[in-house]
Amino acid sequence: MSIDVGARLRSVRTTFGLSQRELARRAGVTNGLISLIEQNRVSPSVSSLKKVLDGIPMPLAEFFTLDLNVAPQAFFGADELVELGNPEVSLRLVAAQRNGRQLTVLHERYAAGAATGEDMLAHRGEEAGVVIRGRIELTVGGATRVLGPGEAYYFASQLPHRFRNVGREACEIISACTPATF
Amino acid sequence: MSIDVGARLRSVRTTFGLSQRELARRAGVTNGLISLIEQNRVSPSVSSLKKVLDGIPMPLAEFFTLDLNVAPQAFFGADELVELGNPEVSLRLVAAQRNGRQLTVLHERYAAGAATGEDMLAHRGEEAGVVIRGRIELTVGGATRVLGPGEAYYFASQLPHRFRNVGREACEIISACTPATF
DNA sequence: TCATGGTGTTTAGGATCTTAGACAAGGAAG
DNA sequence: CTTCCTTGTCTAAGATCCTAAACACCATGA
Repeated sequence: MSIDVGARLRSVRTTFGLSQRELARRAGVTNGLISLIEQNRVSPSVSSLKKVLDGIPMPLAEFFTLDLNVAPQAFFGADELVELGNPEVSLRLVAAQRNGRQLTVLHERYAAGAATGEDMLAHRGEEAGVVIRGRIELTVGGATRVLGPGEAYYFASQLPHRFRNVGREACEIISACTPATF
Repeated sequence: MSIDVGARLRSVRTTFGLSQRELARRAGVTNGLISLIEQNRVSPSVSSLKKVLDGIPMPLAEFFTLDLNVAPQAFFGADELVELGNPEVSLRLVAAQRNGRQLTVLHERYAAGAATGEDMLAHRGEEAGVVIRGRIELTVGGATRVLGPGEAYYFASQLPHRFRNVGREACEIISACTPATF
């Protein structure tokens, strides 16, 4: 069976929340090609595979390094969470490896006054979370609400959304999103 | 220009002292294909490239990880030499990375009575070295000689050769070979 | 000088990859 | 129910890869 490029590509693509057509557009190839590669109906040339991975983006070396059926790490110490964000909005990822994961959990922390940005976010997938400290203003679609400790949210990510800490203290949230687009 | 698979392959192949035909034979492809790939006249399919690398052998991930024009490490501490051999014949490599190196230097150590094997060795390339401790019996082609500290050797590796420590103490040699076949 | 055996390169043609476009299935909105 | 948009799949035709065989070159040796 020799390396199963197809499964690797499908895993990576879905992990990044891309459709075959969207990835094809970014990569400058056709969606049909991606379909064929993922079914192992063809063995792509290195140049094609590179074009496809550039659309992710992911280097060839990392692609071939991926271990698909790795025994997944089940427990993570506080210092094993990967820090992603900035001083204003800190995102600490639970399982940062770019494996075939569909679900990512984050420990988010918003400084007083911090927000996810000026514009609304919108992408594929779903998001949900629980506020554990402070107060956060969440706008989803046309609705806005301020959530406090113990309160929670869930929405489809294609709805325009935005988080903003309107309180005076930092706000912490434990959240999950799927697929792993962040 | 996008990754230059050709230069990588040529570098790896020559580093391992293989001709295009010999690698092709091991890989189950034609020598012409290897020539075309090395000239970047084609971008091989992943399956072909995998077959070729299996003939080295080298995994795909390592192949794409190779950094061709890496700023080379110039200095190596004693603990940075990679140990390769067995208790009888110890080989400590100076620059173990499988990069585009044509030359490899080793610190060899033969225990009393140890030898490179029952049979004579014969492969492409050249070898040379200097004995720094003990005494070693070296056979090259039809000639045999015992070398002591300060004495040295040089020969083409295609000549059948064999090292044997005929003394009572361990023998150490600093040697070089090119290409990096060992 | 000619033969032999090694190297890497080239080329025509068959095999495979890649594209463009059509197809079917599923949801969402009217 | 349509209509529209999304998804992934499939298929013929064109582009590219890959093979088999020949080629040119350089050694070594009779």
